[in-house]
Amino acid sequence: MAAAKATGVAAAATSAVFRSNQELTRLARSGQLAAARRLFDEMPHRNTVSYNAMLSALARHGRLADARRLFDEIPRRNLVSWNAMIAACSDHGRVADARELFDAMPARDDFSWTLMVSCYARAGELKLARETLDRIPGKKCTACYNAMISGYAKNGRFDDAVTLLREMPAPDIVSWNSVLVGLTRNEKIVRAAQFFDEMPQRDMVSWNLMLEGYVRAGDLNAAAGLFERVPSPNVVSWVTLLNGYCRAGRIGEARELFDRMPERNVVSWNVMLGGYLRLSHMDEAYRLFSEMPDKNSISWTTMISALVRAGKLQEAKDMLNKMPFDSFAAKTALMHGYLQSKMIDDARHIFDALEVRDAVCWNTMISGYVHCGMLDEAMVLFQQMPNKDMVSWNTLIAGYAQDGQMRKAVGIFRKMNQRNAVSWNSVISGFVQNGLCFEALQYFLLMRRDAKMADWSTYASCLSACADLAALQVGRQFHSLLVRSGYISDSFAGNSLISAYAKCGRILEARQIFDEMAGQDIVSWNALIDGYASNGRGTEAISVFREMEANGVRPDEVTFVGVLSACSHAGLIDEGLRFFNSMTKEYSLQPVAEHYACMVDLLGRAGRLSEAFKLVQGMQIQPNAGVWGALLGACRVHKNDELAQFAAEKLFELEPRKTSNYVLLSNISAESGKWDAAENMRTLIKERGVHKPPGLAGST
DNA sequence: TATGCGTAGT
Repeated sequence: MAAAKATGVAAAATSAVFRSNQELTRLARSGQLAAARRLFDEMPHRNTVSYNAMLSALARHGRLADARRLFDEIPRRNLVSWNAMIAACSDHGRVADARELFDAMPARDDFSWTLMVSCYARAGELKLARETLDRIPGKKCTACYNAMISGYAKNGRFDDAVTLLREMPAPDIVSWNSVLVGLTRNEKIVRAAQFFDEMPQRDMVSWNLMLEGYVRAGDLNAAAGLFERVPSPNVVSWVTLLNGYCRAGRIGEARELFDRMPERNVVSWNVMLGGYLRLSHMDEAYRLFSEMPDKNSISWTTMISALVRAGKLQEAKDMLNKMPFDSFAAKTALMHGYLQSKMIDDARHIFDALEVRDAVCWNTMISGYVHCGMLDEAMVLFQQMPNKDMVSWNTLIAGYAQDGQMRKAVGIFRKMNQRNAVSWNSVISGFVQNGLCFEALQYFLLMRRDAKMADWSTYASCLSACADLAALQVGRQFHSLLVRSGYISDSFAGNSLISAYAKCGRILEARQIFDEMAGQDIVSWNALIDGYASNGRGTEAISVFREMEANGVRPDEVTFVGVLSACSHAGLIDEGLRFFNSMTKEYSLQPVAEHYACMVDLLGRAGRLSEAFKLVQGMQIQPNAGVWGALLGACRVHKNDELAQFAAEKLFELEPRKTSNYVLLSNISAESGKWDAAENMRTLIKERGVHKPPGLAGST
């Protein structure tokens, strides 16, 4: 009697656990992690299945560390617990951790082997994946062959994939589809179509993959034709074609298809929404969003990201607050938006509230501080960051370098255990930008000794250093290094050579490089025009501009900086004014501060100071230091003390720490006999603690 | 009821 009662109680408890486990899985699968966790914590009895379900739920939501903690707490781990933990590591790209678990587990089944093969294959470690497959004792399951085939195919090794497909004992539809997906994702559409025709069996996945292949190849007609032949298209087939029309901007046809769909799910709605948002059809998007029968976190994120991109940060924030989900993507999108608008406090607010932060997130916030010139804050955050990656270090180095603090940049660089090309290039280009060209070249030599990782960017910086030093012979050496390294065929390299030769006064050699280039791009033309302009050959610069137009290359903003400065150097006032006007009228380019600086310089040289000043006052954008500097320079030549004083004040506001501005104004005062003013200026320099930027003496 | 290989949306 008592025994029967006890058995009954135990059975009731078991079925209660069973039911709770079902609910736990349901919550986890519908994305309700917090609710799942609450249920799990409140369960009076848990079995291994409960732990395994919770572990997978945590892993699926990016909480790898929590999943691992739970794994370590499981009282009676079974094979599924080990497999689930390996899957979690694999999904997060933690190959070494997966391998460690795999080696430590007490027994292995088909799942374990398939997971390990898949883990290596997804990490691109095809050799290790194959070794694992070959090590499987006894009969291998179909899934593990398929994992290997998928690995080969996704990495473009189609022959290996097909060979294994032929060798395996019992290929199934997944095996065939695994090859097909490799072909379609790698844009091998012709071979994919051929393979598709030869497949002994096809299911909906095969048809949908082929559809996707045509969409990716941009062949919407072929996709639509195939769609007509799909025996009974399912919602994925419809969505694939719909997405094709949306991505191609063919929104009318997309909407027609959407309206014709026999069944729509949240994905169909999201694709249609994305189509409108891609084209900035905000009204349509809002209408669709309000009509959606259900919205998931992707629907909200799509909408919020679009608002962020459109610069509507307040609307994006309001929407984020209304969102009933917790979406990392939506929050980080808004954070990005804030950082781009330099709203650093709002960005930091989101960052601090994030429950999970990945390296990208930390690096974004750090580079946000750098972007706002708040280097101390960037450094503090960098020091707090738990797992710094190369990007974190490089961001900080570039930040200090661009701020002129080369001593700090180098200090951080030297603390790095490992460096990549970006680390070296940040330091080298930092030296060049700060006028420390010898140091740049010195570091190039160190880089060659440490590792041969120089790329076109390295050479571009070094060539620029040579140009600034007018070190023609060293420049020629870089030219030959560039030839030997093979980067010469890169248009970036060719363009930096053009600039270097031009800056060394060798405009003919610059022209020769230009003529020998395989394909001149807009940057090449700009470099040549600027080269002629800075060599005082304004007329020739303008004729290169004409040549460029004749070649059908459309000038951009940079082109006009070169052209306007050419006019300025050559004293072609009316020509310059005409170009400045044609920029907006003919080419719909909005002038930026640099163009205004050129125009001020142009008018200033001709003594037309009041016109220059009027131009500055009429600017649609805030004049920068270059503009005021140009005006100040012109005032000096033409002895206009009053305007000089005004321009200088503006300049001091913008660049309070730049000595040369103070010196320039002091000289203007002195030249016009105002010795008191000159003396005052020198005192001001001392008072404001303005000093020359520190060099690197002693730190290398 | 929990873990593996192939298809759609940020």
